[in-house]
Amino acid sequence: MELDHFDRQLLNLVQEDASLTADQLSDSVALSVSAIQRRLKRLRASGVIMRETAMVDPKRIGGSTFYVVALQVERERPELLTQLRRWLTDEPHVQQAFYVTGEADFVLIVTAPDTETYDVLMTRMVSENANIRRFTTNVALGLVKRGSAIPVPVEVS
Amino acid sequence: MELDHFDRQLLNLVQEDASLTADQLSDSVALSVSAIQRRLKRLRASGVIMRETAMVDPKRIGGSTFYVVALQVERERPELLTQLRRWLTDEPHVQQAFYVTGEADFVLIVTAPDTETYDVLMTRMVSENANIRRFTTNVALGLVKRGSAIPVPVEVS
DNA sequence: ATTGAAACTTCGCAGTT
DNA sequence: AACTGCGAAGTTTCAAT
Repeated sequence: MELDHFDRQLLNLVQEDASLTADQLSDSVALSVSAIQRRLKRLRASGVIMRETAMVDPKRIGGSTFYVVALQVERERPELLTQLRRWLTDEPHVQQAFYVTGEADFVLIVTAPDTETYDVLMTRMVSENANIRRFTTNVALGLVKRGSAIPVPVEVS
Repeated sequence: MELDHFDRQLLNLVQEDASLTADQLSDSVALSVSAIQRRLKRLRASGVIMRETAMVDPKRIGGSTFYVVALQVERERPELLTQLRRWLTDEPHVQQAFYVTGEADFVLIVTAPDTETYDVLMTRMVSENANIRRFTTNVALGLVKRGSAIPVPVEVS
């Protein structure tokens, strides 16, 4: 599926604010309202837009803290790796999980309301996944920026 | 502002899917459609829901890669720190930035379409911020999970 | 791209706790 | 007093021309 200039513009906009109406978007996108609606619908249906999510303020819901976790696993057993992946995916406190190069195998972004909850969670992770060798935790003292937008180049053409 | 049982339920739901209509939400939340609307509106206005964003598939927009960057800065100059914070916030390729404990001072999640773009970006970061001491990069070979939801405990009663 | 129909949201009012 | 639920009015979206 090809994305043209307009699609790219729309993607950049809705990544910042998905609640913009087609009418509002038409202020920035030189396209009729219905054309915008059709494109958005297509982008959603085709999976370019995977989903739309609300971002809540962690301070307002009982002060959730973020933890950056670097995880090392035993590489020898691929079937355990698949299991770990599923565990990470299924665990709501794991917000993001990247499989990375370098010393660590995975980097996780974890949220928990307090250190104790975090501790219990990590203990459970280790006990439920036999292939975890070690992990190191960095507590986020501050959130400088939080987003999920990927800049989409808008061709100059 | 106090969040009751219903608010918490709503928050968990819209963090997964912000496009759910009040009508659809009323299937899970034992509240009338208008009551749900009112609460969502209030949650947005009061800043508990900070914003709603579309998440796009990186593979579909020219294969964006994720990079996990651990950043060390000179701690001696607070005014440069403020500047760095702003730089990170303003740079679209920086998706997330955490100020953390541990060896690194910041952990960044960066996206770029290719290594070269990433390289140029990091070079620019260093040249435009005098207090960067060093940084290490972990390339994300795989995205196991990607989300921004924070689990909101729903009181038992 | 325009139009009309359907769906969703907003707002006012009355009734409850 | 604050919040629910209902219904009418106003927007937004959808589909067909």
